[in-house]
Amino acid sequence: MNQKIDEFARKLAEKNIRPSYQRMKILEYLIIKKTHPTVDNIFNDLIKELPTLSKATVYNTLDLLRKEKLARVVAIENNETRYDARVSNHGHFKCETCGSIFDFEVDIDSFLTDSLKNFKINEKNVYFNGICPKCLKQ
Amino acid sequence: MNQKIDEFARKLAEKNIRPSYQRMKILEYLIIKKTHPTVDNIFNDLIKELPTLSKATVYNTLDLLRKEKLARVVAIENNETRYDARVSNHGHFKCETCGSIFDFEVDIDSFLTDSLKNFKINEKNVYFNGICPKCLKQ
DNA sequence: TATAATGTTATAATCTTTATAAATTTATTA
DNA sequence: TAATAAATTTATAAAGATTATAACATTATA
Repeated sequence: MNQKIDEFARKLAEKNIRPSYQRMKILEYLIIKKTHPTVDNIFNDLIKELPTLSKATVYNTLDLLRKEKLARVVAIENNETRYDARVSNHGHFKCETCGSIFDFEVDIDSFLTDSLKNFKINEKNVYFNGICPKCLKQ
Repeated sequence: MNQKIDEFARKLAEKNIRPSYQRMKILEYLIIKKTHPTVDNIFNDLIKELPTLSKATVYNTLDLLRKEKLARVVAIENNETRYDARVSNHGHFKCETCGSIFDFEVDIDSFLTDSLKNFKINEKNVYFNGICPKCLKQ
């Protein structure tokens, strides 16, 4: 267990982020759970373990993780920001019925985007919406 | 000019949306301008012509257009919702420097998404971020 | 024309995010 | 180790976007 804590501390230290307990817990939450949580999800779950946790800390930490590329924003919802610790290229599917978000493989770099040849591309996101298999059955 | 107004009225009527003056002006704005405007952009420009326009009407109308597929949401920003009357498949590029949004061609249907074969896909969005050619020069 | 249905407006309420300053914790130095 | 400085967290206020509500206006129908 302490080895895992050390793992999160190391990830933070590599990016020159001081590994405070709050930061380790937030990073752990993102890595262990793969639910693409909102700020509220993270806050409401972690407050049980960290009773003095402030929502501002969650916002600050997530922004720090994003800047250092330890997490990415999932903007599939425009009314709430979700976060994902899996930073490699993949797409996100949102079920309109149950609200779950699924990862899917997609070779984003294979897209032919001739019209962007003079643009500097920093980030690529692919978002699909629809109904997931479980909800389709019901 | 009246022919154009009739064009917007017809588009609305086709979807069984009563063509009020506000709705026609909002649809016209989206179709004529191709700037992927925010609710604020639309409201602040149209208030000049329609002094009694309410922001609630802009929200209501955009939601109606979206539901009837006369417009789509551009959720590339998660802090503000943009709208686009071009509903055919294409990608959106956002310049991090000047904030402009560019359309680009991308054959979204050619993506291999085996892992989604049991999903019902209703909408596909491709969002890129980076720096546009104009800002790169400066 | 009278009535009902629909659409618009103004305002309040809600929700998410950011800003600010005080309090706490951690690091540094004497 | 104690004192000081720096960084982090917290609580709260403020800002910005969106939704809800009810009154008012317009359009359609009888």
